[in-house]
Parts: sequence; structure tokens; C-alpha cells
Amino acid sequence: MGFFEDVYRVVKMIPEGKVSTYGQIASLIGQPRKAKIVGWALHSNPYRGIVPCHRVVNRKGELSGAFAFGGMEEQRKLLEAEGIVFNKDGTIDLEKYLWNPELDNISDNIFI
DNA sequence: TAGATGACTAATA
DNA sequence: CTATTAGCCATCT
Repeated sequence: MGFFEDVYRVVKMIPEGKVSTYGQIASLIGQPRKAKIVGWALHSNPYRGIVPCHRVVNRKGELSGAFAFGGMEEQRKLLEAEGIVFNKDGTIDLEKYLWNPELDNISDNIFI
């Protein structure tokens, strides 16, 4: 069981219409220092179609420039299709769309 | 083995 | 709000 597995597990739990950040995912796993490694996990082994990478954004609420499965436009369409509204700058309001794991009782489900 | 890189974040100015 | 600096750690060369 590796760090990557945990990352994918958490990302797959993100509900539609919500987004999460790398730091948040890392924190959920229990290792907030590895925010960057979360990015590596998604970049290195994206499990296309299985892990909703498009719901993971940085702390600015903007998508990372290196979106690797279809391009940023495809990602924006996916998020918009889920009800997320983009700002003029291409960012999203984390205050509004940030996923709150506490509501999903995730703490008990991470280590399945 | 060592140094550089990166889908990051927090602190500081 | 933005720009810069430092810390971080798995992976790459």
C-alpha cells in the first residue's frame, strides 16, 4: 500500500460539483508535507477515467498548467458540467466549491 | 550517490 | 491582491 493508492482513493471520493486541493488531499492522508507528491501521483499515474483529476486544483483555485488528459479546456468543460462556475480569471471559488471531507465521514474510509 | 526538477504551500514583503 | 523565498520529498538524469 503506497502513498499513491491513498491519493487515488481520496480523489475518487470527491463528489461531483466539488473540488479539492493537493494540500487538502495530503492532509487527509495524514501527510500534509507531501502536497507536491500528490501532484506527482496524479501526473505519474493518472488512472485515466478512474481518478477525477480534474477535481483537484491548487490553493489558488486554478488548474495546474500541466493538465494531462485532454487539455485544460476539456477539464473546464467537465467541471462546468458538474455545476462549477469559473471566474473571469479562469479560477473557481474555493470558498464555495472546496470539498469538505468531514461531511462524508471519510476518516473511516480512507484506509479501506 | 548527488544535484536538479516539479500538477505545492506557507510565510514574508 | 501579487511577487519572492524557503521548505518539502518522490522521481529523474
